[in-house]
Amino acid sequence: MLHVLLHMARHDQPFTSEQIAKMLTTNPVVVRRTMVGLREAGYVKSERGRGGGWILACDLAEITLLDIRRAVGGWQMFATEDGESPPSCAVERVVNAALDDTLRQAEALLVEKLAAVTLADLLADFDAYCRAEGWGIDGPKTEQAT
Amino acid sequence: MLHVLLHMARHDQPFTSEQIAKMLTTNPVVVRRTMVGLREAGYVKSERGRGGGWILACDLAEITLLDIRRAVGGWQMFATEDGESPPSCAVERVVNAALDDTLRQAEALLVEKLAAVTLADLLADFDAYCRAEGWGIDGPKTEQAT
DNA sequence: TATATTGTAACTTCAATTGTTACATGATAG
DNA sequence: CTATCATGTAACAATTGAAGTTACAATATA
Repeated sequence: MLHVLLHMARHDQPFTSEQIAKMLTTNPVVVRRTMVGLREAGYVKSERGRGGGWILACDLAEITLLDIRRAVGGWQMFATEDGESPPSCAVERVVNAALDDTLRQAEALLVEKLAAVTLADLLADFDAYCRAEGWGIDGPKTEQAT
Repeated sequence: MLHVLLHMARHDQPFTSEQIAKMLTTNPVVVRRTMVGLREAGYVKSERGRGGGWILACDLAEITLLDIRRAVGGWQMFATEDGESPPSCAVERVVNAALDDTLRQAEALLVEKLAAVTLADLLADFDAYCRAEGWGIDGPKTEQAT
């Protein structure tokens, strides 16, 4: 999806779900399902009918990797059995407490790192990469941008 | 499995796969499958026949949470598409590079944290917990240790 | 020899994800 | 107004990976 958003930043016409599906080698319905999260978060907009499709709805500088992860779902990295009944075994309680503590720290770091990178940063990386290689968005000559 | 190993530390007879399965509310074959990794790493030994079962094969102070994670499998926390064909799209290459970097840092921290906790530490926690509550390994009075 | 145990292969089940089909809704061109 | 192209979404099928199950061989002990 990152992939798609960056392409959208360099494309002033809407992308249809079908075009996006081709980029990701999947199918249009799956694309639409995934994009719902991004739309609800206000990162993209969709237009129906002829000439419709998906366009960016905000500045890439305002979207971080963490935002994308949350919008797309599945951002809970470690299932620490939240909401389950407290274990009756004292050993289990001790083990859970120790693991929770460790995993929370790791998750906190990851969240921090993901929140520190905006899509605008990635786009800047991409531009630098292209300049260094003398490429356009479609690659040097024969390569396909997907 | 942590659960099981700590119980084993306080139990000088072998545990059968069936007993362990009951603790974990699963079944004996699944237990054996999982224990294979621990046995290959040298943390436990198994004995066949009457009176057989599983016993610890090393000092809990020499096993870290990281070791367990590796031995039990699935310690790769983030699938960064390793070993796949390099993406032909330049956007994708840039995105992958940025993500890899971020995820590697998070993984490194997690590894460090997991490697810092030995099972002996957990057992010590458990003992402290028991002393504080006046419990034996089976809980205060009526509770079942599983 | 009978019994209790691990070792392991083969199969089934289950849940989650992904893909597919079908059709309704809406926008625009002619 | 109608044909066409797009999203929106529900319902269903296919795929996948993990977990559970069954069956039986191998081994150790009473």
